[in-house]
Amino acid sequence: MTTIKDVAKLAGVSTATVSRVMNGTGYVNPSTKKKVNSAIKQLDYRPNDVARSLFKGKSKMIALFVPDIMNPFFPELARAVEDVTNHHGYTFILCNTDDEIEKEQTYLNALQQKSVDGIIIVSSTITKELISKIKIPIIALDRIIGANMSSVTVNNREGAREAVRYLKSIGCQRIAHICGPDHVINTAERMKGYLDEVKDEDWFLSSYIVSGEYYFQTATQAMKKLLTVHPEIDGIFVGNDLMGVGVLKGAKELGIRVPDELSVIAFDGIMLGETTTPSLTTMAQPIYEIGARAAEMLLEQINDSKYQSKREEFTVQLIERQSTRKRGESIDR
Amino acid sequence: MTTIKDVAKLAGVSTATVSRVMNGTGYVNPSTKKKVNSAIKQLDYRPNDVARSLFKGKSKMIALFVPDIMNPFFPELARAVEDVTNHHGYTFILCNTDDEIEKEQTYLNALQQKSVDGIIIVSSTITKELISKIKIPIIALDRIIGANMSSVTVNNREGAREAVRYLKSIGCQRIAHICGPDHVINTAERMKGYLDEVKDEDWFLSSYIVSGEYYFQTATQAMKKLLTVHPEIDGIFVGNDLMGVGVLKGAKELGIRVPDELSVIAFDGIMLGETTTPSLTTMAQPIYEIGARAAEMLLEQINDSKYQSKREEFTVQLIERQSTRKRGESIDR
DNA sequence: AAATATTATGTAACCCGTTACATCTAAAGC
DNA sequence: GCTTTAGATGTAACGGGTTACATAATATTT
Repeated sequence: MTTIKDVAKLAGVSTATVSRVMNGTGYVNPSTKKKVNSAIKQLDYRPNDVARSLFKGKSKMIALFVPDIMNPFFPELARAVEDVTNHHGYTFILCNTDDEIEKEQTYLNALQQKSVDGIIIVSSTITKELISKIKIPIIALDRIIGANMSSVTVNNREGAREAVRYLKSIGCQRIAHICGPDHVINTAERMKGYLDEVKDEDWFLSSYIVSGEYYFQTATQAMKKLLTVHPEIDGIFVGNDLMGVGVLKGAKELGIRVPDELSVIAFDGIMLGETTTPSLTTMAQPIYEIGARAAEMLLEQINDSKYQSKREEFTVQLIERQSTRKRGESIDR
Repeated sequence: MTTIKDVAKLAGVSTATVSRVMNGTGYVNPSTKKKVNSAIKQLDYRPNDVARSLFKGKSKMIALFVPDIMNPFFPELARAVEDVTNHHGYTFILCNTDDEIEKEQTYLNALQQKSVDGIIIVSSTITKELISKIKIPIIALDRIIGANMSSVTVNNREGAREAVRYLKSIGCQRIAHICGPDHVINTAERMKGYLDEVKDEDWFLSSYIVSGEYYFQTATQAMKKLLTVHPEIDGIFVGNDLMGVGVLKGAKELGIRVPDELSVIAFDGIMLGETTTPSLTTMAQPIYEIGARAAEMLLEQINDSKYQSKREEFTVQLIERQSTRKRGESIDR
């Protein structure tokens, strides 16, 4: 490995001068600069980032915590974060936490020891206490963690309300909800939105809410059980798209026609929902945008010493596809 | 940040002794060890990995290059690599290359400057020349790059043959192929396998091969055009699952019943293929396993100075789902 | 008891950049 | 012509670990 010393020797200057040329700092005579640059080129010299990091205490690396990259919601988020940070010269570290606090703890320690410059966290388990010990800039993504920590989220509750109102608007009379697992904060928010719209309906039953645990298969099972017990259900608001396609599968297996007999609307707007037939109507999050925005906020926080934490909330948007009846179409039973 | 000096001072020893205790190297008196460990605990000291890396020239980080993590084939691969390497104390860096050689070049430089210990590469564009300049251990995954570079792949050609033979065995008379983009090596291999089985059939036409570019929508379009021109086609071998579900979508849109009128088999075995109705019959790669194996091989190569490069090929496995007729069932037209 | 081996610990160089500080030259100001 | 200032460059400390080498204290061998 060629070092700055080799360059200095070849150019006939000190390492300090080479460093100045590379970083564009301090005074350097144009002719000297030329000599140094040609030496750099000649040796194909590239500075050792580790040495730099050691001195600066910064590594030009950022990390993203996700529960599991195999969950189809996260790749797009990861891509967005990587794009933005890579564009600014940062290296992107991915950590699958499985929402286990021990893993999160371990990752936090490791990253801190590596002088990682910032972390974006999607987590339902991590606590403010765990994070408060860390001096690294952190942004909460998709879920709010602490009171004074920056976050980028979507209006889950209002989005859920909108979804349910949409089902009503196309004529659904009995609307059920397949929710996510308890420990995920979104689950509660989306359920609240659902309840906002249905709790005062005379037909509403608490047994209209069942959990699909954010899994495809679990959602299929839950849906089948639900529709067997409550065949009167003609609309389902599903907590996320992955479960949404699970519900579509369940409907097929039960011989229930979607959207003629049952309308299904989900939440997230991942690509998966476009691949099924019928395709899945959904409340789409601007996934790439929120990931990119979180990355930008993190970079701001890294570079601005007087950065003030902030919360940004994006809005979800209805995408009408084929799993819901069209407004005004007659009900076909 | 507490440093090794703080620990040394508190324990009343030199930094060398602290280092010995931490690393379990050299001689240390048990009572001294106890003092040092208690000082470490008392100060909640964690060594600075950057300083370590600088001295050792190793960073305990590995990287994975994928074209695009949003392609549903890669998250599982990434997860496997992260699991294995994380288990061995490595930090996982993810790089989306978009199969652009400039990006790959940039990443390679950046990673080298960061003393990354090893790289796993999925790429159709990268060249041996580009890599040969790098002294970092590298494993090619899913695709072979250079002659003397370790790789983990699957038997694409034989798997493709098997897929086509399966279509024949269930009674398909006219079998088409929707292939991937030219520049991807797998495309050629899988096409060869297809040709091995059909090129001598009297019904075979070169127009039975069309490209879906590994995109969902492109595959849908390609399939619709194909079946419009060649309505006699009753079986399609599709280059990957993502395009496979695109084909299923296209069939629905054309009103072609799958599997009654058309049998579809794809390649990959990603979860997406389970979510559709009908679910997708496929030649499944052991995705997690090949990712994990590549990671293990990389670690071997990192730790074993006399490591010999090797190639390992996994076999794909037929998963019969609903998009193909069952053997022996009558053809229903 | 002397010679040798083993255990224990410290000193300082090293990894490779960055930058504060010192030094020196040449141009500008008076 | 002398002082001041800007421009140019070098020296060396620093960041925080690791380890070769030196030294010292015990333990073992003969």
